[in-house]
Amino acid sequence: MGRACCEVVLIREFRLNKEPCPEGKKSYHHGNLRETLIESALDILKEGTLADLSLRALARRAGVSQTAPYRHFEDKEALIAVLKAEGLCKLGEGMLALMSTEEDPLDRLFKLGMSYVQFAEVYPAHFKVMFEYELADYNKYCALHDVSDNSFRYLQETVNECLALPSARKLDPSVAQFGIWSMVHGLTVLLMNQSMMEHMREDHFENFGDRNQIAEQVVKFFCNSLVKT
Amino acid sequence: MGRACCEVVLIREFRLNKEPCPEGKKSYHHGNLRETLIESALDILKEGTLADLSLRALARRAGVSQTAPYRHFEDKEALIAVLKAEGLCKLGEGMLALMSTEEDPLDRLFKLGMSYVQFAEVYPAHFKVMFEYELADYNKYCALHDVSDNSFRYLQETVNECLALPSARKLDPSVAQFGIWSMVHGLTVLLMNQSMMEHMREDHFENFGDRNQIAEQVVKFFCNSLVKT
DNA sequence: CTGTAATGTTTACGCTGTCAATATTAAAGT
DNA sequence: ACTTTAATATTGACAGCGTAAACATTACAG
Repeated sequence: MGRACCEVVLIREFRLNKEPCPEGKKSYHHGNLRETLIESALDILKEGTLADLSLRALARRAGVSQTAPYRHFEDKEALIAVLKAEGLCKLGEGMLALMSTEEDPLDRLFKLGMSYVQFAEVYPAHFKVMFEYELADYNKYCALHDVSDNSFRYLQETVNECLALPSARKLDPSVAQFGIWSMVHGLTVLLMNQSMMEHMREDHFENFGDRNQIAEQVVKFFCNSLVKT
Repeated sequence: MGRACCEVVLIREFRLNKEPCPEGKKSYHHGNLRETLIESALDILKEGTLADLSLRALARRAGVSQTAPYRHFEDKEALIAVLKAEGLCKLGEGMLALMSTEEDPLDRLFKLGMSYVQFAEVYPAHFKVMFEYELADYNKYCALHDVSDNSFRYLQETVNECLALPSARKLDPSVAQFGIWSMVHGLTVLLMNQSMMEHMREDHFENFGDRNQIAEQVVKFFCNSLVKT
């Protein structure tokens, strides 16, 4: 069935006017508003929450009128969709890079899982927008599905390779794929929840190391559970 | 260090005036506004998103002025905190009920995991508010931590019992606890993401059964990975 | 050099959270 | 029973938000 689908432009095209007008001589046109807005949005999200992100605030930062952003994004969600897409791309690229480095599928699966966790640490703004902002009309941006498919497919392929190993357990591939994905996703979400992690460290896991250490152990454990020890 | 801490009143006290004023004779006082607001909030969230939830909308539903809610909640977040607390309580209660039913810790762990997934299905409104709404000042409602501790502790205890089994693998308890928790949480979050699940079912998991079936298999798989087969 | 498309501004509307001042009522004290 | 007080609700206001319509400025293509 043909879903209504509008392309999400991902490529950041930096336009002319790269050097700011000298001596505060403001030109009527900003010159690079679209990318400036995106960058500001990421800046805000880096330390703030989704509630802090408003088009008007972005416009203010860019020194531009409050409706100027509408020349570049149909509405707020369109901006969000671009951020989501950019994040999904980065995640996918990171995973793709790993696909060719590691021969052993188990090692590769481990690295793929860890790249998910690390993505959230390196791009916290993208991460927040990807998993905390629910788009009202997802079908409007179904390009997002295509991009997110990539990441999942790498994980899927690698799980399948693991299950093809002589030492593999007898497992329904779908269950293993979805299970590993769930684990990695849940792990990342929990690790990124700062207030909860602080509390956990105090009351339950006093001997916990840093995020990366925990993540490594958890991911390794679950990856290994695909095969007989 | 003494954190500023304000109690979250969880108990829903239904006041007088239970029967609505007959014949549209509106009394100045609503009679049970606090609970009505909470109930409306849950109603809205059941089918809508967090963006659809506004104090003014709740007031409108209750047939009351827009500032009336402020007699019962300090601000919007205070209402949200109550919903969160209520959800955490229900989750904890469900888990507690399971703690005494199952002798075998592995079976119990499975049931605990499933109860997490099922909680999200039975109380989708609570679930949304619990895991999609980030409180600005978490420390203001640190009663929430206490409630959420309960659920985690049941899981923690049961994992420990599993690891004490003769058939148990040699595992760092913290890693196993956090890992199982991550898996269950991630699984639930993914399963509840409707648009994503639809897409998954089309493109990757054509042969997937219903949510519960998937969940059962995934949870069982990971629980069993705590012990040698 | 001129016309058109791209980009930005002004103004305005209805929605939101929340404050201050005021009104009504239920409950408690005499 | 009457008065005081605390609980509860109202009106009106303010600033911030997303966004639509009408208009202004500029870049670029012919």
